[in-house]
Amino acid sequence: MSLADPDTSSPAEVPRRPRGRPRKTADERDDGNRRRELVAGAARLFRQQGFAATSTRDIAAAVGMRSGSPFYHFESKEALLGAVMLEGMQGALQRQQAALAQLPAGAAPRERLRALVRNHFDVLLGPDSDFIPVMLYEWRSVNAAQRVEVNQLKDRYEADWVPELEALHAQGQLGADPVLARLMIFGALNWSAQWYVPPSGRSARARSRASLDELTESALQLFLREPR
Amino acid sequence: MSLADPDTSSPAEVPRRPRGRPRKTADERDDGNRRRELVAGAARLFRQQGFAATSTRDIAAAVGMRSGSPFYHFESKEALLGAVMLEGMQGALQRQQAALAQLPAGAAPRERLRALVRNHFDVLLGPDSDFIPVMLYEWRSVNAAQRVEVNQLKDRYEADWVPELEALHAQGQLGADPVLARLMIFGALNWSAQWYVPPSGRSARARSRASLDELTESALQLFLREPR
DNA sequence: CCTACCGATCGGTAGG
DNA sequence: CCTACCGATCGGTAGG
Repeated sequence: MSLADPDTSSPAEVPRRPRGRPRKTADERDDGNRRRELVAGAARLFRQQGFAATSTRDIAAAVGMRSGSPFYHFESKEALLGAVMLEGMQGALQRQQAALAQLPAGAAPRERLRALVRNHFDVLLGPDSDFIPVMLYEWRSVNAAQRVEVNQLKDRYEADWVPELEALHAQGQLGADPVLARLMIFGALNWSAQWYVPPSGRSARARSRASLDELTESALQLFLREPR
Repeated sequence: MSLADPDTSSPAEVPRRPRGRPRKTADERDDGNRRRELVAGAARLFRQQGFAATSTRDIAAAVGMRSGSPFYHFESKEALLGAVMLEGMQGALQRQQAALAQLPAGAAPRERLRALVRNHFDVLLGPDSDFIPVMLYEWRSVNAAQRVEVNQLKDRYEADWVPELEALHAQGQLGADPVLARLMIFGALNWSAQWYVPPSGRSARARSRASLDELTESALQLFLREPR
């Protein structure tokens, strides 16, 4: 997973004991910031234009680099796409687990599902929400190795939904088989990336949040029946 | 909408009265077949690889043409994409209206919605089902003029769903606001193009049909509550 | 990270 | 519909 070693010290010779302040390694340098900027810029452009229609020159320009420079940070355009998806899923999973951890101990399955849906809307439509839509809509362009890696995170993300859906089904609040229900519910939510436009006007942030809350309530009303 | 005139008769001169059997015009010749092959081949490749990742050479090769020949039938790659979407929506709308016309006169909203959902699964997942997924997932690549044209058909397609959803909402069978419900239901159904794999084995056709029936039932169970 | 560059591919066209 | 072709763009690299 690590990048090719960008250490600029003298070429292979008899190894000398380094003197003075040690050179920073790739992880210590602020290269990470430029790398992050590249991933974020790529995510935005991949979402707007699609992976194949976005050139590495576009991405370089978006972060103020020259055309060849992204290849100092990533070995290929495909690797950049993989990084967008991987970082996107890492963030989404972290936020989901934080949202679940914040719930009271004995929260009912319906409340837990509400938290999962609300977080998913935030992941799809909130601030910095380019990563997951890119993952959803550019899946065919990512190579097999990265697909496996991202899939592991996706499996963990979806696994958190299963017990809640099963409990709701057992309680009669969910009318369909939980496996198919999960697929269709994710479809309904994921599709919102295609049509949702955040409300404009002053205090856009507050309104937008309110509106994702409203979306969440509507989704629950659609999918769930009254408790028996 | 018609193509540039491919008539191969003598160049502009004093018009002579044609003798013998009249030359066929573009609409009469079987050029339409080649055009149709191009659109179908483009639909398949656009779905598999995406619009931007598919070259016009790929499409030409898929129908046994040389690289320049698609441009005899379509003035640009974009126009080919537009044709895929337009023909896809025309077919989907026709099939939907046929499905509705086949229902008994006094069919309940629930039965009418079932027919709409079943037809939509067929449009998305049945035979010759590349066109609509391309429309759904390559929308950003089509130009403004064709977007308007396709949107008119899409509006008519979706308009058929509205009275049924409103009636079901009024009856308490649909728990959410019909406008948002329509968006989410279409999302749930459209997403199936991403995960559905038709059942294999002998008599694949019969099994596949049965399975789309099952999907339809599950969708209705998920979205609708018991009638009051 | 920039400069300068390469080979490959692409959409599209002229002329028949 | 094919042949032969063009200019533009693209992903990627060597060398510093």
